[in-house]
Parts: sequence; structure tokens; C-alpha cells
Amino acid sequence: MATDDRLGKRPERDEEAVARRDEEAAVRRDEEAVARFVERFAGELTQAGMQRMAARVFAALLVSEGAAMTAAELGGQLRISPAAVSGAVRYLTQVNMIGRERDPGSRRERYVLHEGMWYEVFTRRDEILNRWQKTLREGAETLGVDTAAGARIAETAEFFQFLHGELLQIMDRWREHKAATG
Amino acid sequence: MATDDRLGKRPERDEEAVARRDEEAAVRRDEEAVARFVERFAGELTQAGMQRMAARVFAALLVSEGAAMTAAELGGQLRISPAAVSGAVRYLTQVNMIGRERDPGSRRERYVLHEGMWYEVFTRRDEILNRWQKTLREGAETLGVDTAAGARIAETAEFFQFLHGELLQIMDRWREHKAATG
DNA sequence: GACTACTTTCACAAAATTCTGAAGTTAAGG
DNA sequence: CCTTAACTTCAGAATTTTGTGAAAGTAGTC
Repeated sequence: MATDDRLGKRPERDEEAVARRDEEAAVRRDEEAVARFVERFAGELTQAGMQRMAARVFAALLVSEGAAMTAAELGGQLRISPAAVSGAVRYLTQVNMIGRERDPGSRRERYVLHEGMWYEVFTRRDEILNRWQKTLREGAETLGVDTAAGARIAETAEFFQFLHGELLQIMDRWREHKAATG
Repeated sequence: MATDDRLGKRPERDEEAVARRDEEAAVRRDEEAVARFVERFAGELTQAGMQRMAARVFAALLVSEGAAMTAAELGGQLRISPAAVSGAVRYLTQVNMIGRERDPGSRRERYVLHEGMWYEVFTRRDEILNRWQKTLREGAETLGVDTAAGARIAETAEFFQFLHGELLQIMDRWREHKAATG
């Protein structure tokens, strides 16, 4: 009953076991508090510039016990249309934060949080910084390095280049850190 | 004539010298190429989530010879209303990227790029990461650290805490780097 | 202390974005 | 191959954001 409501449709045969586990987890979980957390964290990501629906889907996956959900589950839980789910997962797939799997012999897709997600996210950031750096170098050139503005822009470019190198190192260090403590 | 068009109004008496210097600089500058750079860089900042007008004003200041411009200059060059200038500089002031000065005995304000601008920007980023970290810790608690989801969220929180520490170090290193090479 | 140059605020029009229902597409299973 | 579950695309409604003109506010100057 509760499951039917949540998913809109009962899972089929061999997914019963999975459904039962999820249901048991749900009993222990304060679903209302979890939903609040999802919305809050998604809101913070949205404020930082992430698409709203993508942020909500991401947060929902983050709190899901298996780090994976189907489109129907996402739609049911977040109360959004299949179209909205589709758009969100397309974005998250593009930026390599999630992958899509399919239980063999099913037409349902499952969206799975990528393991190395943060690495992907920061690699992306890094590319952005690099693009800025390039644009700035060009700008410095058109202004002329002998002008105050040109020098200022060149320094900004250098700052981003510096960051670029540092970011890569940070990701390495995080992996070390995780290996050491986790 | 050209100056009149650009500023909408001729500068007064003791600013003549300044105007003449700017005009001379303008002769050397390929203003069209500079404008393209301004729009391009501003566009990139906008894509990354910065308000459009704030990004344009910032870019304009960046290419200005003195790292400073008046509202009239900004409005004239970017073709935007005084209201838009006001909104943009308010934002840039709030995030501590620019300051406002006033030539004594004038009612014109000059908006000046802050020296330690990037430090400010990254401090701000850092605060955002910290807010996320807090939210995530709370989330991990409501889910329970014994659950897979709880553990996953706790790890994410730890990642951001790690980044927090690293970011601060990076800014220090940048200052060193600048002192050493600049 | 009135005048006026400059800046800010505010209400609104325009533009962009976001989400939905519905139609279209794809592919699993008979 | 036909059926149908599941996903995607698309046109449009609703909301939000953005930038403007105009009015209001502020502070130098005479």
C-alpha cells in the first residue's frame, strides 16, 4: 500500500526482494526528515547555480539506500513529471555525475550515482577555469602587456592557471586522504 | 566629440588631464577588440552563474586602464541604464570585488576593482562549501551513519571539509607564488 | 538652504527559464 | 511483427529574472 503509493505501481516478480529491503529501510527512516534534507540540500545547490530539477534528483539519489533509483521512483518521490525527470537525468548524465543501468530483461532504467562523481565535478570546474584562462590570455594580448590593463588581465590569467594546477593536485590528495582514513 | 559621445557629458575642469590620458590610451587600443573581449569574458562568467550585468561591469573594469570607472562611463560603454549600473555595482560591492571612491569635491563615484579581489571571491566560495558541509552532516545524522546512504552523505561532507582546508592553503600559496614571481 | 548633479529605488514590460501534458520514439516480450 | 512499457521530445502555460524609465533620495556647490 505504502509502496504502491510511493512508486505508483508495484514492482514485478524478481524485484520483490529489493522492494522489501527498501520498505524495511523506509520503516527505519524518518521519511519526512529525509525529504526535508533533500529539498534543503537541493536548494543550496540550486542557489550555487545548478538546475533545480537536476539538484533535486541528485539529492534524492544521494539519500537513496542503493545510490540508485528508477525514473518512476524519482518522479513519485519528488512529485515531478517524467519529462522533468528526463531533463534532469540528461543533465546529470552529461556532466558525468550519474550513469544509467538497466536490470537485464527490463525496460526500466536505473540512474546510479557515479562513484568518482566529485572527481568529475571538479574536472569540469577545472575545464571552466581553463577556458577563462585562455580568454584572459587573449584579452591580455589585445590590450598589450605594456599597459596596466593588459598586465592586470595577464595576472588574472596566471591566477587561474595556478588554480588549475592546484585543483588537480587536490583531487589526488583527496584520493590519498580517502585511502588513508576511509 | 568622441569623448562626449562615450561619456554623454564632457568631464569638468581638473579631470581634463585624466580624460586626455584615457583618450590617448584609446587611440592605441583597438576598442572594438576590447569590447569583444569584455563581452566574451562576461559571457563566460555569466555561464558560470554570475549575474549578467555584474559580469559585464566587472569585465569592463578589468580592461579599464585604471581599474576604475564612473557610473556614467560604465553605462555609456556597456549601453545600459543607470539603474542597471547601480544594481551591478551593488552586487559587486556586496561580494567585495569592487570598492567605491569619490574624487574629493565631486559627486561622481568611481568604482574600483579591489586589489585582493580573488581572495574575496574564494573566501566566498569557501563559505558556500562550508554551508553545504553542515547541511550534509545533518543529513548524515538523520539517515543514520549505519545506513549506506548515511555513510555516503557523511563522506560527501568530509570531502567538502577537506576542500575547505585545501582552499585556504591554496590562497596562501598563491600569495607566495605572486610574491616570488610577480 | 536652494539648486542641481548624481545615485538609488520601484513598478512594470520584456525576455528567459522551468515544468507540464501530450504526442512521438524506442525496444522488450509475446 | 504487434503490443505496450518506458523514455524522450516538444509546444505552450506559468513563473522567475532582468533591465528600463521615472520618481525619489542624497549630497556637493553656490
